[in-house]
Amino acid sequence: MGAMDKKVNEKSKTRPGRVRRTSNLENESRRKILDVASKLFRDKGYAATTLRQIGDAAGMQAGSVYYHFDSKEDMISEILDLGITYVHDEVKRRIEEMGKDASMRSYVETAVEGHLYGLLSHGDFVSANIRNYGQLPLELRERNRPIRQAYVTCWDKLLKRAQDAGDIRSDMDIKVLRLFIIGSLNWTVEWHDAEKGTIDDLASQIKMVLFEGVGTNGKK
Amino acid sequence: MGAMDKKVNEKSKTRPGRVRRTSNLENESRRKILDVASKLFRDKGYAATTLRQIGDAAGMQAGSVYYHFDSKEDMISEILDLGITYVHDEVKRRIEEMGKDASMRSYVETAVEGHLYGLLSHGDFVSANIRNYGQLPLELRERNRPIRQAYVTCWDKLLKRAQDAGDIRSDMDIKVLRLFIIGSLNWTVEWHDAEKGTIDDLASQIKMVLFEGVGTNGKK
DNA sequence: GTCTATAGATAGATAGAC
DNA sequence: GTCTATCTATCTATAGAC
Repeated sequence: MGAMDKKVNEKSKTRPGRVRRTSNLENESRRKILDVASKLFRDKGYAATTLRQIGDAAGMQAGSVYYHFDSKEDMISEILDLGITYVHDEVKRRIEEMGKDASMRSYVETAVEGHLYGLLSHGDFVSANIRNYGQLPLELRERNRPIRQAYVTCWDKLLKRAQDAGDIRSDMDIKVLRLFIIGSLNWTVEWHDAEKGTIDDLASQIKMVLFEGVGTNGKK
Repeated sequence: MGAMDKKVNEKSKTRPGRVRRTSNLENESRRKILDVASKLFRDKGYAATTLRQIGDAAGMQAGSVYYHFDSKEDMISEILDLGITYVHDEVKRRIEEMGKDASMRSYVETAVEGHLYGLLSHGDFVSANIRNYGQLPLELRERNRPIRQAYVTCWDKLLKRAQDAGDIRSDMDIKVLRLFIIGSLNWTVEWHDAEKGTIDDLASQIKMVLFEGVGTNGKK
């Protein structure tokens, strides 16, 4: 094949013992391939990563990878989906654990923590998504879109409720705010160094800037 | 060649009428190539963009591009440098125009405006840099590093002075703040739609969030 | 389930005509 | 300064042995 803007692989082979389009995370080799591929996609990009490199890193030959995946496109597609799912699940779980009577502001703060935690500690699935999504062919972006959209909607609902409750200033456009928050959190994958600071420290600095701003207004 | 992590092109041909490693922006074809290539690199990524696509978009054959550039790597290298230079110049120019007696906060605000303006209206050089830099081979990142570093230093100096002057809260780490600001500004290339809002509007919303925060503290 | 071997397509780059 | 033609390397993917 070669160039990635050519028409997409149409075939849909059925191989023994495989379930298609379901992430058999129990399968060890398959999981290993996803792990090393997401790291390579994150570090070098989808197009620059070869199946030989993926095979090498997974401890097998390039051809063997095709026992587990029908195509390179199917691999990135699954990685894109897993990335968003990790973050979304992390955010949902943390918010549900808070119960019903927390303040809207604290829900938003928890969502920030959850996003950051999912992003920076759940392997390379999330960052592979962030770094590659915008440059992938339309067909691949569209496959990932429903899962992305669900996550975006989760944030928009949360921010809207916080604004209605008076915890977010009313002259702020929610869509711009959501893009701003997720954007500034996502950018941390470009520079956060786990050796130099914990995720919790980073989260509290970002929450502070987000709600209080960096200005002093003559106070300090 | 093919894979981009192979060793870098060593040759240094000299062709008539060419100045090497200097951006002859007067040269029309050369400029056209840089324009279309930066757009392709931005949209599809460096590795996924072929010289045939660049040639097509520039109205010439792939082979002809090599009259103007020695390699694909030299092209992206020049584009990376031009991208940072655009933004840095825009920021410097705006700050210099303000004169000496403005407040430190207003200098920072002007820097935000300049960065955003350079980013969103100066062609695709800046966004090609933002989207590709982190995934390029080390050798290419190192070539671009001095120019990046100069820009980063410019921000760090500015933020430090603003903090010393009492315009930025003292418990804020300047390096984290700089990464946060540039990160959230850079992320706008992923979503800002010039049709739906002016850069000035976007800049004022971001300045507001940055200095005042989105919280209400019971006020509104 | 992984291997070897290879098919077929396409990449970056070069040579020489014009 | 651009074209055509082409070299060589490498890519994704497949086939069949084990």
